[in-house]
Amino acid sequence: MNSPVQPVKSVREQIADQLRNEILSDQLPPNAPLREAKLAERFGTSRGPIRDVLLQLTQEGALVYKPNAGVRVGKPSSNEDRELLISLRRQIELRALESEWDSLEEGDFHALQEILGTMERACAKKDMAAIAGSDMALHRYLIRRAGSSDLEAVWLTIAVRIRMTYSRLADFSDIHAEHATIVNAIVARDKKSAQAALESNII
Amino acid sequence: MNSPVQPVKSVREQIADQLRNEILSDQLPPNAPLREAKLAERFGTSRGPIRDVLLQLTQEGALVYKPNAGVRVGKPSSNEDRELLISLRRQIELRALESEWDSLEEGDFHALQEILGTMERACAKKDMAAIAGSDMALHRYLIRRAGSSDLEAVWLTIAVRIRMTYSRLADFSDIHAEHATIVNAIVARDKKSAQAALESNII
DNA sequence: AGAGAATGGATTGTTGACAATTTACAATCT
DNA sequence: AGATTGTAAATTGTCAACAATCCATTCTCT
Repeated sequence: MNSPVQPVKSVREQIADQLRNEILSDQLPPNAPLREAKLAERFGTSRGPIRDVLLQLTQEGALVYKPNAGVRVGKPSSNEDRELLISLRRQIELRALESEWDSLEEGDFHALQEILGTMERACAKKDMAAIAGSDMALHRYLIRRAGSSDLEAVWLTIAVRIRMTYSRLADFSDIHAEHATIVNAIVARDKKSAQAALESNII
Repeated sequence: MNSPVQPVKSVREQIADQLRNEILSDQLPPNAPLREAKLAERFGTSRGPIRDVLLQLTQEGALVYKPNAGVRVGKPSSNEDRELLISLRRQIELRALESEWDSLEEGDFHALQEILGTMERACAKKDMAAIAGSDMALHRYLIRRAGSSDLEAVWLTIAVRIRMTYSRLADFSDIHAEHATIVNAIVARDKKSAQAALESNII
């Protein structure tokens, strides 16, 4: 009766998602300091919950923490690390797709297309934070669908550290197109194509 | 002039290390609840810093969090996940060893043997938490020495989720012996042996 | 003028009190 | 009896005030 993905998000989670999207979409550039008081005011809460979020994002790899000096937006991982991290991320996503493949059903197709629609609208509006968010949401859905919270958490921290850059794509609609290729292959039950599309999207 | 590893740990870090060791060594069994007030009293602080630590350990994968109901010790990852996680962990540690191999020097050998000594004493005293701590410390040194905080963080969350079990070893001294094999091979500059010893230790 | 020590402002770290929520137990109804 | 609702205790979530720390600037001394 209840949907497979959690429908309700806590306030802290919403703040974390918002900030993560802004970092991943480069709206908050590397090295930019994040002040607790400023964020507390912006999100209408006290510093307590903000601290929780900043600590979480620090562990995810989006922020770097310096004792008594707060957090700053972290730099993307080095090129040497990046290569390995991309390889690890591919292994996780391909494993997830493989393990869930036979149990994917209509509801999943619909959910994926739903996310794709959100991404398309975000691309049209050039809303970078929303684009990054829907990008993460799509991949995350596939991981979460496989049913392992451990893999999901490991995947997230890797994905955040890779800091996928969108500059390799000519324009925004390509972002949507690439992901549509993945979803279409999944809906068409074409496993090989889905794997190939997924793999070539992770870079 | 300054040592490669940070010599001073914050209070929060010490609490986190202590709790993590107790969880990894099964002194805190899976599903055991951790109460903020109890821990605050135990470590002589208020609930604030404790919350930070619990949130951190949750993200590392040692604890599971339920809104408004606190945290419990998490269960080790499932067998299917475990296989993949072990593979990922090996890739990270082997990569780290490879990249740092040529720059390892006397100071590193000494530091590793120091950790080994701590482990030996912990084994003699059958202090499981200290054993788990020195086990992590040894591997962590090799990762950190490679100089990538990104890989270190990803490695940590994987290692915690694997929840290395010591039951495969006949007795405590075997734990020390296995790690001594790794360190000895490194000190002897025998790369192939070091890789093999490291790989067979991660299981 | 330059190096180093004081100083003031800004920011994080910690604490205790209070509000909101969950959980377990008891009472009630069908 | 079984299920459901109500209630109280325990626990987490939030907040604002205060303490500790850092950082940039100024001041002092050589």
